Amino acid sequence: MDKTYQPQDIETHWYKTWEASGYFKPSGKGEPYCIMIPPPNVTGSLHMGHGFQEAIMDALVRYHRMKGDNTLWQVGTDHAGIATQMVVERQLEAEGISRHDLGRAKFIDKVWAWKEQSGGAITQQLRRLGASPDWSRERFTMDDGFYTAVQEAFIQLYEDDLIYRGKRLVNWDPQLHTAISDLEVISEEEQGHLWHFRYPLSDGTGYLTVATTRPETMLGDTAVAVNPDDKRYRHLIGQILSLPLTDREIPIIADDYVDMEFGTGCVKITPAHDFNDYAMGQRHDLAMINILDRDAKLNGQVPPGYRGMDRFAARNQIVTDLDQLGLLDKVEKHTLKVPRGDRSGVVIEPWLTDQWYVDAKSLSADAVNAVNNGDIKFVPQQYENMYFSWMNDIQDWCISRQLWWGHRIPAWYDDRGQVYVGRNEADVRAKHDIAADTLLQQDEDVLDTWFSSGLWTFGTLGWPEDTPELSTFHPSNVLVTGFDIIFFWVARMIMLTLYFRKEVPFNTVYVHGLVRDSHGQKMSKSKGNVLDPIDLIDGIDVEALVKKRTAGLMNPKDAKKIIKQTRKEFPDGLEAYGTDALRFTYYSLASTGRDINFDVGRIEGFRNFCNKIWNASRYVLMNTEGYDCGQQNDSKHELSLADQWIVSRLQAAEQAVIDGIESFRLDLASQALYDFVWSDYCDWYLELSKPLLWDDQTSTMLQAGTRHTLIHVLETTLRLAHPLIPFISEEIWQRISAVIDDPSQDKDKSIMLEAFPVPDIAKHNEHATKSIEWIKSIIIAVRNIRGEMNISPGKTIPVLLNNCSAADLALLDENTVYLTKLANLASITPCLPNAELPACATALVGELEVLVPMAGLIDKDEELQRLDKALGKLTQELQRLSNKLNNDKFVANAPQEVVEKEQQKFDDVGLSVGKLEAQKLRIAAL
RNA sequence: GGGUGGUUAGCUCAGUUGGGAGAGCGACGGCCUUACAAGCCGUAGGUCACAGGUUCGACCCCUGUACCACCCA
Repeated sequence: MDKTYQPQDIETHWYKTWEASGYFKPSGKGEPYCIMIPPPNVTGSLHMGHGFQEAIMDALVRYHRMKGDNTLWQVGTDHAGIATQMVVERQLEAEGISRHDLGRAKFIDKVWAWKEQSGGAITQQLRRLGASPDWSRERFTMDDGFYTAVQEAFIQLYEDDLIYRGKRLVNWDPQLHTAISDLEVISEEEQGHLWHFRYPLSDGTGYLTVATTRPETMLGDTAVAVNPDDKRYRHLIGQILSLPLTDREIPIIADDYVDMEFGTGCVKITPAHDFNDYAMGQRHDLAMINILDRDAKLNGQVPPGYRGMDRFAARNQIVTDLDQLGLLDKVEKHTLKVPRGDRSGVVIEPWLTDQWYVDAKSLSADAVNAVNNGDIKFVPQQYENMYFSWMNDIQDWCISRQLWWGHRIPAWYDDRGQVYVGRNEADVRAKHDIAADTLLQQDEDVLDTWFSSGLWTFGTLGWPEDTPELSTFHPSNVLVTGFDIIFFWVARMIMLTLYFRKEVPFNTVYVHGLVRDSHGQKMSKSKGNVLDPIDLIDGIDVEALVKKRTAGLMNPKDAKKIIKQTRKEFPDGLEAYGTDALRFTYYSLASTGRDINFDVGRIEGFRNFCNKIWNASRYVLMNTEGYDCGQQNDSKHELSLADQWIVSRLQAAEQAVIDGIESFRLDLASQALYDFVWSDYCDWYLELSKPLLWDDQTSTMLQAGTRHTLIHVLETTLRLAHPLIPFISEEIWQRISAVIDDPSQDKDKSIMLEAFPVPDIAKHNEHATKSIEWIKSIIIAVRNIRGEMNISPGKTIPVLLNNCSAADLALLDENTVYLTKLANLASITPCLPNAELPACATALVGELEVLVPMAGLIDKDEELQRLDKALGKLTQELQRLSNKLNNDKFVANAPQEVVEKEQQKFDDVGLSVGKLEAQKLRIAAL
């Protein structure tokens, strides 16, 4: 074995082996366990959030697989309508072609060609993470089978009157020319203005001043609203205003939606171009005047001078014109939330169009109920509130998109505009008895990508066919996802699945936090703080990192800052930490919080952890290969105290890891593993094994027992660790199982197929635990004196033990070899009662005094200082305890056991103080 | 404006029936000791955001305030 752990040497090798051997497929035996991957965008590449999420799923899946469950991790990607279409359009653009030049069919061919060629990037990256989904079942939302499911779903919903076509306000992207979902609209604060305009009263008696952030929409105003409680305007309600620049008369209406404090307290109402105004327009039965076309230019509904003008040009023109009419009251600077399309970056317009909708209200009742009655649990539970609050105020869901790439809506129109829904044109004609000479035209639109991903849990298992997979693996067990898509995906999946399957899509939703940078900032291209999981695995030099972070910036001005910041934070780039270190870092951060701050310092620590395991294994192999390890049943061996202790500790570690995984607290699971490996196994057990193995006096029985324990505890620990750190655990496991196993057995195997450890309470050993704790305490006491008194670690020293109990003497007798080797002692001698003692430095282990003779080693004043420090701590503690015990109320009210415990502590500390004070006097008297 | 989460060591974070404040990294001192310098040994460092309340006892429960973050309007 190499002296240091080299992850790159082993990772791809083992991944290929696992995948080629079909180990990721369900075993077909045991309890079904299933996780559905939230399908990543086919255009995407792996970011830290994916990495985190996939690592969590993989740990759960590997754990259940090892537990013997019939485990399916269903994988796939989603066709990502807009994103994919844009990628291909951009490529065409480079050749000077638009998609309209090509036509729909040819364009879609191009998209498929792109998908075949580059669509798999993210799935390759998933493999680098060690993810173990069943690749043979990989699905794509545009595959034929999935298309059948999507079509079937649409048709059923339509036939049950849960899908309808209607004219509503949607988020319109004027550049991409499509409706987009709320999720794809990012509203961020931007600097703007608040314009105050005067709208004259028709009867010429004055005017009302309205405040608006969007002057250009005033041409579509159909009312002005005030709050009914607003004394300033109450008398004007019902009166008529002359809308400037037009010849329209509009009413003043009352609506308590209006915020009296905002602006002037008068709100212009444009029902066709604002979501709130739309709702108000419906309440008051106002006219809706659409003044924009698909490019967000003013249309024929506005006075001729403004027609064809871009919305922002129109804004300036209208402000100028109103100013000239003397109707501009004032302009204030104002910060407002501006909605922008996350793909195009342009300002989104609420726009009236014909779209297809899902009647979400009707579907939501069952979905709310499923969470209420516990069929679906959210972890952490508080996310249920988020879910309920959205569900209770649910809006109908616009599912049509004006794109070419996606599931085309299975609806046909005849020449009178009558709509027919069916599987295909022939089906529609047959069903509705439409004559062959009647022309039918299919709807041009495609479905929202979320509509298809809403069917993900059962669509991937073969629905609408009744497949064995569907009955075995559905409902799935856990959905692992970020809270940001609870509304857009989780909630819709629950609604659609309950509707079509009459069962929930999953029993548990494990909601994890979002990965941010080490200072809690969101990782974003424009901030230049993005880390690529693959770079953390493979390493990257600073030049390449800088180049990557500054490539393709939306705003090239950011580059300078990003370069400076990157060079400062990572002057040497990133080291190659390897997949296991990255995964372990993810787990250590997977607590219940909403923000996961990723600090590169931590991944380094966990890379070192991997190296620790690596080297511990080297030690184990060096001491077991070619020896009798007591591995055969007929071989005799005897377990030492240390052996019994580490086996006992192992049981506790197993339980802690299991508890952590089962409760979705992978931070606790990883911490338990880390502590056991480093603090118990490496720091103490391996050290305790050395005196026995290296001493010719040790019996062969004990040596065999030690070797047996060394290798079996390591082997079990590797199985315990495998779900978290699959590569290194496999690599080492292969090497040590060769030592453990009968060589005649089947070679073709993997730690993946081994059983997950099960703690055995019978192996919990109180006696061994107490004894080893005693040994550790004495060693630590001596080390403390060494450290504080600057006694070189290489120098052997004599130690005396004073005030030994019978138990201490027995432990000493049994464990002298451990003490002398680990504390590097020349001798360790119990003092006779009332014997004359030399001047010594003292440390206490309970009532036992650990003494290091000072002669030639320790300065008198330094020892006095050290004693003072120790006494300071103890006296403080003693004071605290005595205050407590002198409090009658405490003694009267606290449970007796607590009082007794405190009393016991008080006695112990008091004794220690007495001993140290006596010692201080003796030293001072020298 | 409504809601949710957070505030613990210099940094990143644990702390689950209220009863002795922890880890990793960083800092300081000492060590190349036959698995590991990606290591070993030791040390220092915290009014648990603030103010009240409940309690014999509060990082923990309740109320309020401040600040940060996110969601909704």
